[in-house]
Amino acid sequence: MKNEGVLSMPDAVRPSEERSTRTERRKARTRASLVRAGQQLIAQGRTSVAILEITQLADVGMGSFYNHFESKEELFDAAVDDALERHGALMDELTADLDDAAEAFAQSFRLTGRLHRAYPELSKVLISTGARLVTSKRGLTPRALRDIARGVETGRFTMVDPEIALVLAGGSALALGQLLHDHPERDDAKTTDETTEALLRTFGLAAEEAAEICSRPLPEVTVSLDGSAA
Amino acid sequence: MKNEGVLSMPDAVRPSEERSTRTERRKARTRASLVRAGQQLIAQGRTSVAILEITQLADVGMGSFYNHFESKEELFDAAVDDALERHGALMDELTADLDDAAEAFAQSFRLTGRLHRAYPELSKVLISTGARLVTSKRGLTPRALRDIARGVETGRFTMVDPEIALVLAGGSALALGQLLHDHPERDDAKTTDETTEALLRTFGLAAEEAAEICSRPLPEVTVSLDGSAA
DNA sequence: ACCAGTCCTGATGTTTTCGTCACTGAATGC
DNA sequence: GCATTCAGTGACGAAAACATCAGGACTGGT
Repeated sequence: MKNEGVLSMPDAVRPSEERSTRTERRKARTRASLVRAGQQLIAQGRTSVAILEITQLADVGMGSFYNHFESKEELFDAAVDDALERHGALMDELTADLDDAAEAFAQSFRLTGRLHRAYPELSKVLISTGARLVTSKRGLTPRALRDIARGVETGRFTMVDPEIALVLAGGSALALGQLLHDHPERDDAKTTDETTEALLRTFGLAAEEAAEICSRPLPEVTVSLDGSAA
Repeated sequence: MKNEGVLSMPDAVRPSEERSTRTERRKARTRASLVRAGQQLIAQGRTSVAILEITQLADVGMGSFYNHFESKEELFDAAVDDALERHGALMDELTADLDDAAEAFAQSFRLTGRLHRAYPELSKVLISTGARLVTSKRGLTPRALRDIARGVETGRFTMVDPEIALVLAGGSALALGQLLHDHPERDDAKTTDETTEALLRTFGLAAEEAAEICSRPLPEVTVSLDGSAA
């Protein structure tokens, strides 16, 4: 009888129903602090810390942890989920007005590449998801799959199997992030755009068109782990 | 004053010096049991178990753990390393006689794809490495990089940046494994070969040639986690 | 046959972590 | 106002995990 199915969109105020009492907001804030702390720890690769340390990092009382999660695993799952979903929603927002599936895909991929450098903490949380990113039903994956499928439908992509395309794209996005982290000297924009270009060609676009799409300007974006976006 | 710098090549007998006393072999066996247990646990995703449980799974005494490793992390690192190195060496062996870099790359990739189904435990250990696979200096990665570089040198691959090629290939290999695990109904050979084909095309091969290379027969292979290979 | 060296072993004391629970204070609704 | 509800809190007893160490087993050399 504590919290029911409110896990889906934890942090931000539910847009539809404005009914948010002060108590609910405080609860959400406490939860968000914990999720945030979980993300920091994941980014640092320190996922086997004591619960006490988590709550201290989140600056909440020890007991509060169990008001929201039953185990560390549950918290870390929620933390990854939150990051994935937030990133996915952001990409959605930034590519909503693009009619061309190829361009929508390219923009998302390129923006994600930039993000590895611009927001390393968020990026590391995404990377920590590992390969199961590509079979996840949440966050980025369904959106990428949708873009790819739309590209196939509209004849932009001539490659047949959307899931193989997703494997190529998702795996590359992951690996690209790792590469950029481990080689800070690399030009992230250039590397990302070249990778995107290669993917577009693989999906069936002509070389020149792929290059052209990847040279288009990108929207400015500001995100942070705590959810603000502009 | 226990063991000095003998960590580098733990398991197998040092090839150069044949001096392997019975005591050394016993030690190696104990260590191998622990590594093996570590791999099983990684494959099951249970990496936060008590050390006691690890030694029980390995069927060695509790104290033996500390004869070989200082922490769980060290064991798991060694376990991943072992799997990576073993896999890499196997691929090397099976593609040693191939002159064409494109074919060597394709064979390795296709064999790796088959392996995800044929040896799910080994595969899961590899996948657990995550994206840092592509920047690792051990195991598969340096070999793949070598094949790709050779392909570029010999003019088989016209794509310029070997590291971007590696990102595409490594990320895809990872994601492909995950896909095959999560969708048991998929034809692993077909899916793998299509992916390989797409990669070859991306690297600059003509479509027909890529298809032809990926339809060639593969060598039989038998591996197991404990190291036997035929 | 004996000795020295090395690894194996599990019982043990110590330390860490867990998860509960009774209490607190704020907020809500009557 | 006043009572009730609910999330927050941290101290505490219980449980688990740690890492050591003294003794045992096996080896290899003398």
